[in-house]
Amino acid sequence: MEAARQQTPKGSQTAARVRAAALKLFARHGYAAVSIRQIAQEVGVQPGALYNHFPTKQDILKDLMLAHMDDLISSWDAERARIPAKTDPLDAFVRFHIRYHMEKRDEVFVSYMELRNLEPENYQLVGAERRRYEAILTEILDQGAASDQYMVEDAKVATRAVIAMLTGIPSWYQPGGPLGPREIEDLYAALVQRSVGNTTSTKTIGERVS
Amino acid sequence: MEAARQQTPKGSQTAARVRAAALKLFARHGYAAVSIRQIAQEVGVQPGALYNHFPTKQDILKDLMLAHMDDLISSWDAERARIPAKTDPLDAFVRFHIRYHMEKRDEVFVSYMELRNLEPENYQLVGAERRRYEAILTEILDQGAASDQYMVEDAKVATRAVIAMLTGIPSWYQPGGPLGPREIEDLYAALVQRSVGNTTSTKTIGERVS
DNA sequence: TGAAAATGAATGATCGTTCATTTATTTTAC
DNA sequence: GTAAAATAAATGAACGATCATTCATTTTCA
Repeated sequence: MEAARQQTPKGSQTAARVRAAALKLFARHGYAAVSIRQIAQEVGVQPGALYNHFPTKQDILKDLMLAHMDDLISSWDAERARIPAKTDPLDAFVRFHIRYHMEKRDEVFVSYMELRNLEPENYQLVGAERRRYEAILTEILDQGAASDQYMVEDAKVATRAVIAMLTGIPSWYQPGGPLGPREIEDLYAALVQRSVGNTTSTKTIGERVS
Repeated sequence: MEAARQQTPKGSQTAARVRAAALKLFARHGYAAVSIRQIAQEVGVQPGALYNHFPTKQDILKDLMLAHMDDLISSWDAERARIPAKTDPLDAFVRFHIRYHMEKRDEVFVSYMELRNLEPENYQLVGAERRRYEAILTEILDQGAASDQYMVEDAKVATRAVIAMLTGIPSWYQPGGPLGPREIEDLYAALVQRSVGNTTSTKTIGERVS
């Protein structure tokens, strides 16, 4: 099974390669601007062959978006199980979110740019997952507010504000730039902690040096 | 000008109606998913007629986006001329940005969703305007940091963070919701002020009541 | 009267999808 | 283990629909 892998593994894997090609093209040009023919060409196959793996173009988009949301949420579940008990949960969440969104640029980009190209039924499905993810942060903020650690007037509004702020990072970050991923993580983590007025922040940042 | 308005003002105004129709449709379905025929139908005219006013479909998009950026920047110029001298400039900017973006939903939405559908030349033009606008906030933050009013490690990063946070509002706000525009404005203004650690914030928000 | 605007029809290209057929691969039977 | 049967995947061509754009002609309006 492992020794003999032909130069062109005709057998299967095609569905996976379609997903990869579609993801790349959707991220670059947008769902509506990408044709089935372009995807097929990127895969190296005839257009009709795609229909052995996906019933419609819309299903490719749905698959990509649902897979991303599932992966995002289960990645957080795995991360949360790993973090020490005394860690500030907001800090952990923010850093996780940034790291994840910088790693999975294309998935993230497609998942929040192509919402309007989802048919109503699929829109519902993705929307539900999205709300599940946002609820994670809202709960963190609510608990922090309840224990007087954070100063949050409206946890739902703060959730959207923080997520919008963080999710915007990949739109301007580029690997060659002056700031590395870790520096960006630190800068945003500090911004968020201050925005919710964390009174027990471990790191005091930027003691003003005149 | 106000008394005689025919049922179908065939005369002119067509270019303006094309812009309005295209804006509405682009915002709803995306540039690539909207056809010239749909725009023409919305205007109530044959497809060919649009070409008396715009050379290509791309030019309609370019017009909309450049007009929006110009209007945004000149609206801020007008606003700035109006605000009292002792007003905190960051607070003024944030409130202006929120108000403007909630009013001009469609223009804003199109202008940051359709960037990738601009041909390179037009992308450059819009990108330049965008940087001009961001520079306004960066300068405010720089000056605040220089006078020790704000705590900002990196003004450019903070600019992007704040703008992403604010620009996300229209994507979840809907007029019938539990929060009015003014309340949202206040909540976000507070979030931003705390995020840059404003030490001289006029309003202290949400004294925790147990 | 003359210029601008709109029509209606047409252009060639490309769209998502289908389908009969061929080619690979896997399963079954001996 | 090998031949036959069943299944899966890919091809290549075609479907009707729709795309952005053009243009000769007619209508509208100053």
